[in-house]
Amino acid sequence: MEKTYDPRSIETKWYKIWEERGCFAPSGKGEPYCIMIPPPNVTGTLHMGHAFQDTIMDALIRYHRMKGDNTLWQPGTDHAGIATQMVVERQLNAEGVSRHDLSRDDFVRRVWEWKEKSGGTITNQLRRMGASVDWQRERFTMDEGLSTAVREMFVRLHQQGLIYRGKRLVNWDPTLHTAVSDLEVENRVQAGHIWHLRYPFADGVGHVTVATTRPETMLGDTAVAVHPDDKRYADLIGKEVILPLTGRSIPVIADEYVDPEFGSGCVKITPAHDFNDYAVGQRHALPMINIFTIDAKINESGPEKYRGMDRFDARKAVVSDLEAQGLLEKIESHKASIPYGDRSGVIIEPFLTDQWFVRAGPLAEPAIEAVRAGRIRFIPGNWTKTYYEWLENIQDWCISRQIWWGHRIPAWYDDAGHVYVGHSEHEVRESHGLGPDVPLRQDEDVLDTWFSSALWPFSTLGWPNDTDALKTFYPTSVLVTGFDIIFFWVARMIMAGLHLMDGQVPFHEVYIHGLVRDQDGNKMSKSKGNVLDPIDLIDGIDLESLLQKRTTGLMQPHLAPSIEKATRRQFPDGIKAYGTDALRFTFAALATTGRDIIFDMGRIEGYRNFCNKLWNAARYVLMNTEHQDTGLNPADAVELSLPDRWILSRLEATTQSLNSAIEGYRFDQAAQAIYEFTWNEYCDWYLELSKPVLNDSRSSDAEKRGTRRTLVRVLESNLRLCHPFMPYVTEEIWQRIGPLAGTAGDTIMHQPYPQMGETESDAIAIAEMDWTKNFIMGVRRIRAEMDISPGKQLPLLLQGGTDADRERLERNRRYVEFLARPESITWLRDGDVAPESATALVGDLKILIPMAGLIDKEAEIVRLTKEIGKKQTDVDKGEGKLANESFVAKAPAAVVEKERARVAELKAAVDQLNSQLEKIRAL
RNA sequence: GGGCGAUUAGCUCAGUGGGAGAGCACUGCCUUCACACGGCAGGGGUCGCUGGUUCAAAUCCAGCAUCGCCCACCA
Repeated sequence: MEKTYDPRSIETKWYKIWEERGCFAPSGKGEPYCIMIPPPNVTGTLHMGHAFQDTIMDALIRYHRMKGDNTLWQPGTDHAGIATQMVVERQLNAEGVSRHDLSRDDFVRRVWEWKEKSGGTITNQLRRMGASVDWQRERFTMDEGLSTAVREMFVRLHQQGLIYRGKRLVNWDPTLHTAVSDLEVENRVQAGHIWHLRYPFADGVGHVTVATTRPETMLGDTAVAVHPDDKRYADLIGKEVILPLTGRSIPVIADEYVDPEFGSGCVKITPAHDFNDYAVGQRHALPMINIFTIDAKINESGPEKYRGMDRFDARKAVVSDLEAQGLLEKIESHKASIPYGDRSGVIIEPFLTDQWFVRAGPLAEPAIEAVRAGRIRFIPGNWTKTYYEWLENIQDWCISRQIWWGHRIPAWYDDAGHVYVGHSEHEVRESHGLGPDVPLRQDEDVLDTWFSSALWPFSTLGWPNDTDALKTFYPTSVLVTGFDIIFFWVARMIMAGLHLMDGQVPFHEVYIHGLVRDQDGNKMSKSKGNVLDPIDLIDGIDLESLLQKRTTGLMQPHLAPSIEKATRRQFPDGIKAYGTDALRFTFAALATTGRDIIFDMGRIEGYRNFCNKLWNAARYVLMNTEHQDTGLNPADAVELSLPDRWILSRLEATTQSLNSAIEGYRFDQAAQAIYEFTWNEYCDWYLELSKPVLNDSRSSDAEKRGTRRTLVRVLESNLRLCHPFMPYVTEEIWQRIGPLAGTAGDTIMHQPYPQMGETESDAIAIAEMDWTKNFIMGVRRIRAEMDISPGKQLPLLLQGGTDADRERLERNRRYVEFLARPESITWLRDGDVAPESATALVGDLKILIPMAGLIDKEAEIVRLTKEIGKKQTDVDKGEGKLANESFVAKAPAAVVEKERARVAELKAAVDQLNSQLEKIRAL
């Protein structure tokens, strides 16, 4: 093995082997365990959120696979309608063409081409992450099977009256020229204005003043509303006002929607351009005048002067014209929330159009019930509140989109405007008796991307066919996803799953993880120039390439210099190659329940070092065990040393921690348990303690065999424990170590995950090992604090202590001699006078190191005083507690007893140290 | 307006009723035959604030402050 761990050389090698050998496919045996990957955009690239999510899923998948479950991780990608269409349109624009210059078919063909070309990027990046998905089963939301599922769902829901078509006010994107759902609208609070406008009465006397944030929409007003109980305006109700600039006469109506306290208490009503006004308009049967084109320019319903004007130009024109006529009373500053399209970034316009909708209410009820009844569990649990709140107030879902890339709506129209819904035109003609002479045209619209995503847990398994996969893996085990798509996706999968799969939930658990943020807690985004590419953390990247990546293709190119500056400051030497395992381990360690994670470069560096530590531990083990007797022959006697028994006990405890941490989705705790065991116990103590056994010619063969066997066995088990988090380095090492432990196989992936009870927990060994460690640490502390070089051999004098201490020392003398490096160890007898010494305590046992020529008197006084001070503080606290009668009377006996014992022990130590201090002072 | 969450060492975070913890960073010593991506030792925190419950509060309750996120039609 190389001296330094080099991830690059092992990662691609192993992934290829695993994939080629079909290691990722379900075994067909055991309990089914299934995770559906949240399908990334097929044309997308891997970002930190994916990498985080994939790490968690892969850890769960590998853990369950090793546990012997019939494990499926279902991969696939999403066609991501609007997002993908936008990308291709941008490419066309760069060529100077618009999609409207192409036919629809040509455009869609072009998108498919782009999909074929770029579709491998994200799946290959997924491979770099080590994701053990079953590629044989890979699906795409627009492939044939899934499209069939989409049509099936549409037809069924339509038959059941749960999908309908109608003219409604929807969120309209004026640049994309499509409706979007409520969820795709992002409200941003912005500073703006309120304009107070005067509408003159038709009878020629006076005016009412209305307040609005959208003066241009006044061209489509069809009423003015006041509150029915507002005494100020009671006599106005029923009167007519003249709508300025248009000359139209519109009524003053009464509606409870109006808040008399706000503004003037009079509201202009524009039913075709405001959601509230729409509702008022419906209640009062007001005309709905649409004044916008699909580009949000004034259409022919507006006065001639404004036609063709963009909505913002129209606003200026309307305001200045009203002002000229003395109809602008005042302008106030105002903060309002403005709706933006989450994809296009432009202001969304409420717009009256024909659209398809899903009646969400009836689907929401069972979805709420399933979570309430505990059939689906959210982790962490507080997300249920968010989930309930949304579903309890759910609005009908607008599912039609006026774009070209997506599942075409399976509805056909005849010339008379009748609509027929079916799986195909053929089926529609047959079932409705429409001959070939009847012209039918299919609805031009496509479905919201999330419509097909909602079916993902069962469409990927073959639904609507009753496949074996569907029977085996549905309901799936757990969904791993971010909170940002609980509404978009999670809730809709639950609704669709319960409805179409006979009331069966799509997954039993939902693990919600946080967002990955940059080192300052900011969201990573291209425009902020703070994006980290997981692949760059794996492979490393030089500064120039990183700058290039971060500053090209910016929406706002003027930000480039500041991005460059910040990048140069943070990564003066670019980014080092940390490898997949280190990246994955970092994500696991940061995956605490339900909060965002701040990605810290220090962490990944630390965990890369951890990989190196594991690597070098393996090197040491191999050097001492390869081609040697590791106790595989059961006929040979094997004797386990104290450190052997101790590390096996610690392994057992670690195994227990890991199993329960993973079962409880506490990947941070799992990572910590692995780290501590490997580094602080196995490497820092056990490997060191194996040296005196293996290198001592006095050790028996049985002892050496026992130690070699324990070295390889514990490492081998530890590799299996670590494998779900660090698949590559563990596989690479395991291939060498496995045979020495007698557990060879094709791959560590298919080895059993260590289970509790496989090794014995030996409390006596743990206690004795603690004693030994304390002894060694006591000597080390004196050395370090007295500036005695670690190599310098010291005479040790032992005083006090029990027979047990004597026995322990004799049993473990070789460890003490190896790690504490004494020149000699001498027990003082009662009455012996100790020379001036520095002191360490191991319980009642006093370790003395004579100061002659080595230790400065003043330094030892300082050291002892500090030590006593610390302990005395604890004694005082504890004695205070015990002096409190209420404590002694009311606290559980065990707690009181523990406190007594602790104080007694501390006190004894303080006394010992004090007498030592006195002795030294007296010198 | 409603909901959720955060506030613990310089930084990133664990800890949810009984002795304040980890990693990184920092200090000192050490080129010891697995590893300097290392070893040994060490320094560092009135656990946001105020009250309450309790024998006992970082931990439970109430209030406050600051920061974040989500939802909501007040023109």
